[in-house]
Amino acid sequence: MVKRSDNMDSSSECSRGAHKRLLQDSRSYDQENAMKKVCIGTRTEYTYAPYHDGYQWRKYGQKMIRGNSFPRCYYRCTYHQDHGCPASKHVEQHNSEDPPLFRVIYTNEHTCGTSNSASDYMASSMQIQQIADASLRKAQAAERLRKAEVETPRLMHSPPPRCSGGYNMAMKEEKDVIVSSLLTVIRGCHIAESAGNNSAAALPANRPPPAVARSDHHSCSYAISPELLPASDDLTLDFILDSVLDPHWVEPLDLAWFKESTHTG
DNA sequence: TTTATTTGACCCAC
DNA sequence: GTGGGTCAAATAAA
Repeated sequence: MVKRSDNMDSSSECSRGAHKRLLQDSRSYDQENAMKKVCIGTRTEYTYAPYHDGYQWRKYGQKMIRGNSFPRCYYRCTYHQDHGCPASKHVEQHNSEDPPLFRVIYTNEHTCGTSNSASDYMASSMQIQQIADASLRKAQAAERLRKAEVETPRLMHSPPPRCSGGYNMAMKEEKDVIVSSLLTVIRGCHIAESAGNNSAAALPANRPPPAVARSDHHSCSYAISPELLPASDDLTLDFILDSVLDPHWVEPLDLAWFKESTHTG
């Protein structure tokens, strides 16, 4: 048996300590972000697709965490042994919605160099597909709710459904998720596309480049999983599709199905 | 047969 | 003592 301390460098020890503190203290997202800034090599992401991030992972453990309804799964880079890649991640379900949101804690950067833009595209595409499926289901459920509300005779004694407020909330959440996902994926495409041209200008000024574009593995990096961004109230899905999902972005990711289904659905 | 996953036990920090 | 992280044998899947 290899003693754990043999495989731990100082940064991972730091990360471990950070995780413990992170979990023992308040679990607010802001505090986790604050921790990310302090502790190098660790980052936390919230995603609907924790298992497709462009890298290959091997599960080495699973554990129920106190105060959490869902188990935490422990993954290490598949090339941990072959290439000594120190990257690892913990995945835990964050809520029980459909689809469930996952919290993914990444520790250490990959040194195996097995990720490529193609797999990132695939990861992004799958991620969007999952989110879109969920959005579709959500929208359909809301639509059914609305139809039931219209069709149900008012003389019936059933209580009124949680109608317009809940429906609007659902639409708002849906927009937030779609906007966040698309922006995140588009950033990923843009970065991957411009990587060969040595173009850091493609990135938003206030964000560091993603993991695939960085050589500095000691710095915190951002992968292409979505962060939840608030969509403006007057933003419609048609706006998103017409202005953002132009062929320049849709074709490389083969997202025509998404554009189609959203337009026709 | 090889590779991946599961799961109980162990280690260690707090 | 408790809880999170990891190990490694057992098991399942390809």
